[in-house]
Amino acid sequence: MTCQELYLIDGSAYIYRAYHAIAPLNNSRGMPTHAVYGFLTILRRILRERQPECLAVAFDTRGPVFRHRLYPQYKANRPAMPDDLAVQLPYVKQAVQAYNILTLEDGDQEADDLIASVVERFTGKDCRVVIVSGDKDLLQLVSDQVALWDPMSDRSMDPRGVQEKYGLAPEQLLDYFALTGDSSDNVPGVPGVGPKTAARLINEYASLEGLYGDLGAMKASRVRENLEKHRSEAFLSRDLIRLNRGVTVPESPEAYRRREPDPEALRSLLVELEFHSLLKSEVPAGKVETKGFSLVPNSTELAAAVKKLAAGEWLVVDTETDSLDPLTANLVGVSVCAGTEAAWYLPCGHRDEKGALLPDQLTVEEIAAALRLLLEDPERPKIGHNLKFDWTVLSSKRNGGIVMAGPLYDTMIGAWLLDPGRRSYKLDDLCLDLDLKMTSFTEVVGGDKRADSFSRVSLAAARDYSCEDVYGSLRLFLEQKPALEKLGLWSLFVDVECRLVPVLAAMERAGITLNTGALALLSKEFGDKLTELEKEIHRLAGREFNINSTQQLGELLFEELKLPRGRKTKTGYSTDVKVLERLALQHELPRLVLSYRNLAKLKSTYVDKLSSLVSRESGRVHTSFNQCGTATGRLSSSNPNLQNIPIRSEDGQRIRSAFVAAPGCVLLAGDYSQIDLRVLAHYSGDKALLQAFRAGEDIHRQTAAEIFFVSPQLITPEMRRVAKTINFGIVYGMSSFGLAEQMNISRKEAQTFIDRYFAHYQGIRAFMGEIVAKARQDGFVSTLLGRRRQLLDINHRDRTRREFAERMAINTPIQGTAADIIKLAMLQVDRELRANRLGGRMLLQIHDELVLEVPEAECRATETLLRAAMEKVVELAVPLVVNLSVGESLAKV
DNA sequence: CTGCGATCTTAA
DNA sequence: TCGTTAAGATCGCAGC
Repeated sequence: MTCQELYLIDGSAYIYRAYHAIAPLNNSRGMPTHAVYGFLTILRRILRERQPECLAVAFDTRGPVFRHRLYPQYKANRPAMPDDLAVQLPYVKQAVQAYNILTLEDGDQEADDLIASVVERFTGKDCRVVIVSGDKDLLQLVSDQVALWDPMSDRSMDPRGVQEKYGLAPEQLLDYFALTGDSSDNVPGVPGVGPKTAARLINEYASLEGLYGDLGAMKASRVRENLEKHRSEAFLSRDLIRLNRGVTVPESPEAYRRREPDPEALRSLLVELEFHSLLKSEVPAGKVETKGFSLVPNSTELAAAVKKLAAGEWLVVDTETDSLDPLTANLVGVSVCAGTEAAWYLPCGHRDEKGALLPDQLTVEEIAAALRLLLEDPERPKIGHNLKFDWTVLSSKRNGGIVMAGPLYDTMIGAWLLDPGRRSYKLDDLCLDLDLKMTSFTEVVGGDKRADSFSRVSLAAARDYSCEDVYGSLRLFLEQKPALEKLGLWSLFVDVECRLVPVLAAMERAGITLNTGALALLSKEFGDKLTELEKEIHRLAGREFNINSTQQLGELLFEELKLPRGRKTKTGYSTDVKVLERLALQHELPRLVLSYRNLAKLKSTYVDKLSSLVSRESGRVHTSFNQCGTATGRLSSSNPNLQNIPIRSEDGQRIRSAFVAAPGCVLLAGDYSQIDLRVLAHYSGDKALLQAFRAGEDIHRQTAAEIFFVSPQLITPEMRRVAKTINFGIVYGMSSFGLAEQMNISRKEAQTFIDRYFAHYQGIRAFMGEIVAKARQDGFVSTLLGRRRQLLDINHRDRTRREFAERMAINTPIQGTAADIIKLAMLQVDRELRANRLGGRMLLQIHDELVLEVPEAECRATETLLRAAMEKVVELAVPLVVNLSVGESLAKV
């Protein structure tokens, strides 16, 4: 057995480079991990790009080596290894072992010596060696069979490369470096002899011996003087730089041969380091064992399964449908389990290509009858992933009309509370962290892109796929429960977030009526105006171009029309509102572009999109409220987003007018007045802010009085506007730069306002300092109900990243607490509407506002209820104040 | 054709 | 470098 190509990796060098090249990163227990991450990135790259047949990684020893005995000052100029790097070393070595790669280490040698010794063993044996390093000391090993490759710069060195770079053969480099020395290793060399001189000397005299043998003949010069004076340093330097080729290293090529990684070792390491993406790509997760999964083809077996399920402590459920829209979806099957040993799939809607039902299935009625008692049992907890979907599907009359009750444990929400910054909360992705590889939906439907593709999946495949989901969800739950309890998140999870699931499901189902006739008129009107604007803009430009393209617009404005350019963006000129508004003062075209953009946005995003989303069945639009869409705890809304319907402009109001109450009803809106600032008052305990809210003052007017030094009666609308901007900016951690930018004032003026603001609200400044300090210590911030958000960058050495995390530390507790409060209010409103048998229902939540649709006759009663529920839901250091409004459309509320 | 980043705008 | 949290339209490029 031979080895044709051997890769020798200079491990220690790449640990250092990774440490310095990569931004600090910690796992959730605060252990620094970035050097390991960077090292693994490089290692994986070597494995992927070069696919080495044989390889080894060499590490330095941490103690002194033989060179220190030769020369105590060797590497004495090196600062000690930083602590946050030292703790990562064992993990790097563990990783190399997990990859089953040979590790070379020796208590008295450096990595370079080990590499040199392996090279010595294997050259002349028909083996090509590639040394993976960026260190020039290793160039002395380069030969016809030995190359040096640095994957970071992707540069290779062979003897020709050495010749080009140094003008010398690789064998001569040792003597060359003996003269130049190496400042990074504190190797002295000969003073006054730099690269140029050294190369000339070695070329002329071939070696140190040659040089010193002939020194007497050299004509007198500063160089000669130095050479004479530092003779011993020159030879010492050579001894220091010369790599030791005699270390004992494994001789058999077999020891170096690449083997498959050890998946268990790699997995536990990557889990500990929390390298989730690597975990996914490097460790083939185990397939879920499917032997406990059964199909339930008839009512006899259904009864048997239900009996077993009923004995369980909880019920895990997942529905399969023919649509992603739960409001219109038909049930295709249901999977259920009560433990990790067994799961059942209850098929009811699988069809062949012609649309005929397959045999050996249940009917929807049979499933509903069998599961109703379990699912509606208020004592039996239900576990599932994204239960809002299943809740909505099952509650449809067409699917049995089951109203799931009892404590809900939604593992999507659990995962979100544990890590609200995660990108994906998909079941498959979460399960990968548990080493569970799920069959993907695409796999199971075999590329069928039709919306109802699942109904054509075979029963056996559907069984495995669907049972996997309940199994995976249960496994997740079993992991999450202790974690949530440990972090004090359990009550928030069960009593708030999961209880909100049916409330949100009901809001989505309710939808809101749109006056489509009015929207059609608006569409026509906006369309006509856009056509006119487009013509006029092209006329002014002197040519046609795509107004929607910022790139083309930038070229026109700043290159052809030579208008003064403002900010730059990554890819060109900025053409945003601020820039165009400034240009509008001196040119007609940018002004028209602003109008064009405005109308185009309203037309495409709101008027046309909304009309297309009106349900045929209900005549209303049904948004989706995403419960896991934000890192702060807010909800988000999509398809359509009903949380950003225009409100400020007149055209925006016209769009709002199209959102109307059902016949016989009115829309009732309750919005929290200044909830963010009230939360800030509560947390900061700032005397002035507390006083202002307790006295029921207009906070922006009050603030204006303080920063302009005038009495509140004399505040002009303009002054109030300035104060309002500052009040909002404070909550976001805005700087003088940001304020100046926003308000078109100088930075100095902005700073004056901020200084006066903090002089008056001293408690706010103190609060901001404290919350950032606490975040630095804990690595996370939390809200009133204990919701947490990790801030990994809070101690980052890159200022931009650190300051961004600091602003999150200030904003998240405020925004998140406001979200906590309105969620509690929603639960309260929902409970009380039921308890009082009122016909009103919640339709929308817009962060600090709830919109209800209420029968006209119940308006007054519901107003009272809504105000009380929202204002009394928590007690803060300042009163919560709710403004109510009633109208037939969203424009009026 | 699809996916993705960048830019811009809407809301709280 | 400089203001938090979202969703969505559109452009334009990269990769299939």
